[in-house]
Amino acid sequence: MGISGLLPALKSIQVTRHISEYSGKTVAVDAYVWLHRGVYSCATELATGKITNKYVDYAMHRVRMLQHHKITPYVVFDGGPLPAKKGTESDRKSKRDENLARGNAFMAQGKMSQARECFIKCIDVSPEMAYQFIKARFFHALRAESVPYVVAPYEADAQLAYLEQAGFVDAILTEDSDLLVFGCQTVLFKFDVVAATVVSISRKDFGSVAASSGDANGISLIGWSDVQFRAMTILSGCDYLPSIPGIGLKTACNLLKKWRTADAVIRAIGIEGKKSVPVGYLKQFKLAEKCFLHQRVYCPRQEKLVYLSEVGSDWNNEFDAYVGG
DNA sequence: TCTTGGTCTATAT
DNA sequence: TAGACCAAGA
Repeated sequence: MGISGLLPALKSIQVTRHISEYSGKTVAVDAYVWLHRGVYSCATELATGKITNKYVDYAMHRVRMLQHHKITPYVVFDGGPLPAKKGTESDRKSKRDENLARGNAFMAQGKMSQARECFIKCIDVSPEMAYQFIKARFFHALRAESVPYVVAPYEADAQLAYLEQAGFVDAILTEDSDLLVFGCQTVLFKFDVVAATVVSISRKDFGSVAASSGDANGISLIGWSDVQFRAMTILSGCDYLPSIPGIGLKTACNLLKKWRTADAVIRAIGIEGKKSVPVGYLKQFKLAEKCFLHQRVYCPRQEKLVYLSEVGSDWNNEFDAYVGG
């Protein structure tokens, strides 16, 4: 899901670049989108248990594309769901099962195109499939071409952020605006294989994001710290915490300008009384912050799990239970 | 003016 | 599925 409206709000610092501009660099790749798009090409085969490797071809085509331009890809896969998000997994599973059953019913009637529609909906890139994906084909293909890869203990986002922060890679290729919240410096969106371009957003440009009259989606980030930027995105609603109803990106931005800190903003909304602050919202907010800052990731150098950023003295077991053990 | 929820569309065969 | 885009309502 990412942060709704964040990319349009950062329009003024988006730069379309030819990927050859990253020649000589190492780029971390979020495998999720490639997997998702790849399975479209063979949804029927996958759902009915046929063996296929078309989705590997799809991803490897992109890997080779990067290599062709002398870019070293570092492929990152999702691991298990973060404890913070567990709730949504089971109802997704039941929806998948439902679509699988409907697809099979259509197929029994010979209605292949309608069956395919259902199969597309039931295909999800589950950790099992990602695992199968690596093991069956992609793994060998990457190994054969000495392409580094890593499976995140939890979310790929945090792992991607760690790889950049720790100096393993120079940039991150993804479709998820959350990477900016995780503190990444150079994030590349909208990889276009035909034009061989990406849309780059650099953190160093945040300071020049100013609300201009011509841009209805604009926000101003002049003089903002990472703490404030992160607070704005969490307040506007993120994967870990829905927003207080009625608070979007703009309102969060304006309130933070006025009150400086998230604590003060949440207090002010409560005192004003026009919007109802859910019980425990401040606490949930703090936990969401922890997920963005200290989620568990794998360090390829130390070969063990580490925190995305080191935790402070206020850390406790409850936080650990939230960001992964 | 901003949020929210709806619809549309690309994905690739 | 998820982002882009649009219209309605607060």
